[in-house]
Amino acid sequence: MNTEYEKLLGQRIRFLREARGLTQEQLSARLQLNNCDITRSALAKIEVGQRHIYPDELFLIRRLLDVSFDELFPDYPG
Amino acid sequence: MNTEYEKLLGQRIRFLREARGLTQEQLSARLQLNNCDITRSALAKIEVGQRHIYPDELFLIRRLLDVSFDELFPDYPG
DNA sequence: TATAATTGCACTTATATAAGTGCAAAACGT
DNA sequence: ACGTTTTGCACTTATATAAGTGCAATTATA
Repeated sequence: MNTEYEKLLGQRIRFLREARGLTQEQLSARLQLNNCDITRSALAKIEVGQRHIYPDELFLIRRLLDVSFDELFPDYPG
Repeated sequence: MNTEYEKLLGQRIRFLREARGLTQEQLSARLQLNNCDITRSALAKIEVGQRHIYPDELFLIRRLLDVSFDELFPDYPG
């Protein structure tokens, strides 16, 4: 079961992706070029918080979107 | 299946935990006080890379261990 | 060295999960 | 308004996963 926090993360990813003018298809393609098998379907789910995202994936996305930790990660609640 | 990167992450977690003189039991107890159900068993597995760690968990651990992103997260390879 | 504390691991089982697919809906551009 | 692109979602199924348990092994402490 997915958490609120991951939904927030998904929203940030989407926001940053769109800010760069990338479609889900395009970003997922770039991920796959980096040996990360996030398909368009998977990315869609991640963005709406319906699929877990793993550390590798998260940090690769951070790199591809070229953002700092602080920009990508909402503060952990509490 | 678990990745090399998550093994690295586990090692960092262990290192930082021990540096603070905490046992797996103690750290897992603190996690649970923060509504994170990582048992001793789960933490043991995370540290040796036999269980996935999710963003919530990762960032909570970061907070409990009181470290920066850079201290906790090895650079994503590549 | 004896005792206690801590951690690793193998095993099992119920459950969660990811992935794919196809289509509907929404957004976009002309 | 129309066609096109993009995204959401429901559904299915095979697979991965987490959790627990108990004990062995390792490490610490007296």
